[in-house]
Amino acid sequence: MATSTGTPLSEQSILATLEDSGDTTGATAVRLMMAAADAFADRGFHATTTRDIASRAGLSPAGVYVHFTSKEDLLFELSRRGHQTARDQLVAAAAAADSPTEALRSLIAGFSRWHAEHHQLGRIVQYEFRHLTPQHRDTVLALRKEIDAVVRDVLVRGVAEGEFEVDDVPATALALLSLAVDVARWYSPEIRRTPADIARTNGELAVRLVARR
Amino acid sequence: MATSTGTPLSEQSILATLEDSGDTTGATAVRLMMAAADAFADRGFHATTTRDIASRAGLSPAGVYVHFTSKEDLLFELSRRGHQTARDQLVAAAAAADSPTEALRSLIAGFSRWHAEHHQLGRIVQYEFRHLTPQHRDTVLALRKEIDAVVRDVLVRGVAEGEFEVDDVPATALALLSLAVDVARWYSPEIRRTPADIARTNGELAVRLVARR
DNA sequence: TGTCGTTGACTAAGCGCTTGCTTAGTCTCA
DNA sequence: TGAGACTAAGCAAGCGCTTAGTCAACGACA
Repeated sequence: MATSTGTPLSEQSILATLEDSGDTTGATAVRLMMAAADAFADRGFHATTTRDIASRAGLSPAGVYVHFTSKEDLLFELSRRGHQTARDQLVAAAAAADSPTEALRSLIAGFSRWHAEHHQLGRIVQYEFRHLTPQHRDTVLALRKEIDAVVRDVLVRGVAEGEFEVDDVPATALALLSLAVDVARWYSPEIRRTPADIARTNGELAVRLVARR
Repeated sequence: MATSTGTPLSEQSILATLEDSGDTTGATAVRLMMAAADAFADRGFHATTTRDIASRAGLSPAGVYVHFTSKEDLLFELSRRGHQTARDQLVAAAAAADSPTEALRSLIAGFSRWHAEHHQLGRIVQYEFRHLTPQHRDTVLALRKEIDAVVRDVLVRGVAEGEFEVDDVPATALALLSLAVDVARWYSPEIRRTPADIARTNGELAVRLVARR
């Protein structure tokens, strides 16, 4: 995760996320997505101008439209790829654990860590959602439901195997996701706690929230 | 809380919040704030036009500037009053309880309920914060620190009196606030759970998170 | 090998429209 | 008579996006 080049960590991780989305995407398109992610996270979708995105990517204003059909199309690509990598990571964490308790700990730790390391993308994904077109919203909503289902599944398994004590599974799943998602709202690279710290404490808190006593 | 008039509940509660902020504010200014709250919550600060706010309040575009110096000034008034009523409610809840456990339960339940009932104002307060001027941001940040302090105090008292078991007080306070604040993100009046349901389950989860076992 | 024709990435210029806010003036009521 | 609430009209600036055209890269073919 450390880097010996001059590239900032935030760019590194966004780059990795955007490149490893299972799409073949040109280098300029990736540069545009990184520029847009920076700008959207910083100022919000509507406060960001296409001229700003273009100049951050070293292009003229019209250059954006060679690679994306609209500003909203850029937002959608960021949202889709962000959700996909977050989901993939959750599924992998759930599959690797050998007990519901360990699965939940690893799930919430990983999701919290993702929202710290990718807090820019996380904010875009959560707060700019409403600016997507209805069709694009539907696509993203489907990905969100998959994420929800992973957490619920672990809770149901934990209850069945006697490890968890849960009154209301959907409500508890939502609370657990709140814990992790909200990290993107308050995290900043300047704070005392590292993404790894946050992952550890949130994973522990998650287990406390449902463990039989 | 129930109403026999045609006024929707959301307007009622926003109205009450905006009117009871300890300021003397004219009826037209309150109408403008309600219109702005609706619009900002719905589309975001930058996607909302002053013409939209004015027409929702039944005024011409220029009518806004009789009562507020700018669009940002309207956002600031909403943020300030929103934070103030949220803080006042927290302080009252903490003072009324007679044990740290009950204080925490009532704190998180009340804060969760507030973020459900005032989810519009809650979203504005959380997601439009960055669009405030630096000075206005400072004013609001001071209010946030007060809110943080109330939660930390209860945790410290609970640990001292042997009721709570907490590794990291600031981190746990943040997690507890995440639980409540994030309600504004996902709550909608159409969902199954009522604000009272959410308050009850979140209060219970909060206690679980810190209770000695 | 040389030179076409094509394609894709990109830019300079700018169009039509909307934005936040101002100005000059009207109306109401104490 | 004068102060405050409000409007009609509009200004300067900035917006998303398009148009028309440049330029380098490249395969096809005489």
